[in-house]
Amino acid sequence: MALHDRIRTEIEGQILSGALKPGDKVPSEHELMAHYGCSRMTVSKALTALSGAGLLQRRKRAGTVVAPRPTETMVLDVPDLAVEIARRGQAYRFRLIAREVRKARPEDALDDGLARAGPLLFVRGVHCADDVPIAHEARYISLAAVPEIVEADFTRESPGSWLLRHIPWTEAENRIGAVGADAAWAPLLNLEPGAACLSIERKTWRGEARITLVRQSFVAGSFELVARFGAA
Amino acid sequence: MALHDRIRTEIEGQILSGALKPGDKVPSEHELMAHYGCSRMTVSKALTALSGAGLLQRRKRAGTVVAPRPTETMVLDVPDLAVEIARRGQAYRFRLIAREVRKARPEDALDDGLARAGPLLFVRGVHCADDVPIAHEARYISLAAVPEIVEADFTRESPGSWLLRHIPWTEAENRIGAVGADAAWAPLLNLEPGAACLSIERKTWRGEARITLVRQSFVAGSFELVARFGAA
DNA sequence: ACGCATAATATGTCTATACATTATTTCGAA
DNA sequence: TTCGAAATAATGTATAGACATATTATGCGT
Repeated sequence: MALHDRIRTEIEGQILSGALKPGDKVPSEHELMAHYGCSRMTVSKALTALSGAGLLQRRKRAGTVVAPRPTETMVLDVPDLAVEIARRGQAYRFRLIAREVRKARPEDALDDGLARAGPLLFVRGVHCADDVPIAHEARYISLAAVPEIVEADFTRESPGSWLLRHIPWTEAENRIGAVGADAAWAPLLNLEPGAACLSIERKTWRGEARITLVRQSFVAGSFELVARFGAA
Repeated sequence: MALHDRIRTEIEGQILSGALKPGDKVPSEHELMAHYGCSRMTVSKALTALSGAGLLQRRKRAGTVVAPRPTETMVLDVPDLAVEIARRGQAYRFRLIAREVRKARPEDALDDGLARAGPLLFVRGVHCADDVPIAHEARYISLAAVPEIVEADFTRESPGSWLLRHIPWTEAENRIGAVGADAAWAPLLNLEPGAACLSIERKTWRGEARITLVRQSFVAGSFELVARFGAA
């Protein structure tokens, strides 16, 4: 292991083990280069990496301290639904229910960024695994941001995959919760209204421009999200 | 902005905009130092950062290429429930329902790591905001890993907060899904059995040793998880 | 043609140094 | 005493060079 990796690991270990608590001062670069007998660049690399990972906070002149609440963030895997279903050995299919170009309505409950973006493409459909419905999707796409989407064929490909291939986002936000199945789409998933569903609302941006908002509702037990923290 | 940050941002932009696609070769460090008129350390810093973020893959002699699947991972905020409720201006309270030391039973559906860890402390309780029940929690704690927990008082503090203060974990995994309220605890949350709940199952490790497994079920709408990707 | 040794290439690590930037501390003048 | 300027201590950025290491390309001998 490289020396800067060893330094990084040792300090990380002291933080994770609790030997160094949030707010504690970490030795300065000069003290560490004396301790390890190496140059300043090397210890700096280790400390900068830990700072980037959110474990340390560094301020000029004041020094380096352990960041508060070392970790209330985790890395969340957001699998592509088609890929995830294929990985289970099932056949993925997107069933298009509705598709129309229109303005935002109050009952859509859109955020301002998308509501003011002009005309929207509204798409509703169901994700299926081996023709068993797994999730309902309602999506709003800004035509100003993605004019070429009016040509897309969503009977074979989901809007999500199409967007991913054509215009990658630069920023995204997922809100994850639970919701009872709505009477409007519960029958599409063979559910009683009120049945438990995992709800994911995703907004994406490309620079300043809003691209899309999508609300997906997964039948309980059909889909799980996994978030991890720790050693790879 | 620092030069290495500028280089990093420009290449990142080309990847996110699609100008550079997965598998495409990125100019070598020598080409970039000629292009930007700087030293190799500077471009190396930019490329190493992008490699650490998962956008690039670097191999000696072969060069640097854009990583496949421009990162389907996001950063998930996992707020402490007590802090989150306090932030809403409500009073947090943990109501202890049951607490016992016993061996793992088949119906606990524990993973092998915890089931084989010896005697467990089993705790069940309800998280409340302004005395309104928000979530049910069932937790299993390895007494081998945390013997001093038998002294803890969970009538005032939740087991999660206690653990966080006493023995930080080094590794954790969250599984997030939806579940219908179980008849065993639905009344505690003033729910009908089968009502939609957000389900979070968390396992934590300290090095090789399993510490705890907790299953939390949140009343739909009472709690949301947020995951982000992109600029701050 | 084939396999193997060797050269070339690109990244990985590290040093020693220099100057810039930002807080903090110190100290002097009003 | 208090305010403000200057010294100081820490990190931030960057250079130029050196050697290490992994991988691919080349060419030689059979």
